[in-house]
Amino acid sequence: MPSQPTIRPVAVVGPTATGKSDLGVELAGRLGGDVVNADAMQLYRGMDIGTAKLSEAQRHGVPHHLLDVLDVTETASVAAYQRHARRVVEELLAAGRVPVVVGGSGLYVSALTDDLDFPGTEPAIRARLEAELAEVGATGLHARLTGLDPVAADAILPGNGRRIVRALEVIELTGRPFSASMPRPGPARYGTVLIGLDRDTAVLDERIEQRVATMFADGFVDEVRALIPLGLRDGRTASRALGYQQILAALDGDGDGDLAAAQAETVRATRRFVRRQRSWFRRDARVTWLDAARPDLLAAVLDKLAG
RNA sequence: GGCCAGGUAGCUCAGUUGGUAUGAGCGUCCGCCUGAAAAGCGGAAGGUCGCCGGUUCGACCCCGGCCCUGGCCA
Repeated sequence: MPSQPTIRPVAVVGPTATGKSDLGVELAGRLGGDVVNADAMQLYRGMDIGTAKLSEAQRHGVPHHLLDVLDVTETASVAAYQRHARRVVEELLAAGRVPVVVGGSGLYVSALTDDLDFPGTEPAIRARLEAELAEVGATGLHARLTGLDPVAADAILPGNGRRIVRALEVIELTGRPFSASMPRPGPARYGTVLIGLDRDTAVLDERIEQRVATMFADGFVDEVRALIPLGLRDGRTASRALGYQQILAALDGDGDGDLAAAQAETVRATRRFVRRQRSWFRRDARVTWLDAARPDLLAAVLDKLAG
């Protein structure tokens, strides 16, 4: 009697607008699996158009997890994502279904796949440090970090207030130094196979421009307007999402000129984001990169999974 | 055809009262990233200053001519 083959999760990663979501659905359909979202902004309820969330119809009956789990006022958190996503993946594996992780939030994928332990957080400490940051400035706080944890201070640039605050918070909370560097990636948790999807830069930039234009034509601005009464402006994370941020700023002023500018700025910001996503993912040697434009894409991925 | 304004980084423009362009924003390229990550932070490359000639020890800057762009007038 042949032994049951071990189920390995697949993670489809890479820059935005390459076609990860569609490939995820196809893969899940083929493999008998569910999609597990690894996109920080698709976590939010009501943020659909601007995050290019797949519609119910586009999901073709494939169950999707970790979509629409946060209110726009809630602050996203990698640690919370890690707990939730690992639980979902483990449940799927136990049920004999293939987890198909799809998303471009590098740190989130890493939290799922790598042995990252997030020390706790303490709102009071955090708030106090942030107040100090506002007062002394990043360089001032950095000097203090140098005294407490020279290794972390060396790895964190003096201008990066946010990371300095977190480092000080962790030190205060745990009494231990803060690991300021990502661990060298070992074998991916659960034996996850990492597939990177990318496209020629000129083509991708063009796709982004068109996709953003379509979003605006499809009511992106109305979506943002509808989210404002729900607290979008107060959402620490959600209000910073690509496009949402730009539209919120435009709605502060008045006139369509502002919205046209917001659209153009969204395109630029998204392209910048793509560069950052690449620089995150491309250093991960475990990723098998495939050109999303190749006609035999699905076959190529299945081939990789078989081998 | 005449008058005016302008031609400086890939784009939009500062600037130099003549002494090797402090250039800026955007764009481009590269890197970092442990409870906000569609966030946050850093680094680099790019210019024979429209062309030709003159004045000068020295011209992107002054003078002459030419070309191009925009506007006004014929």
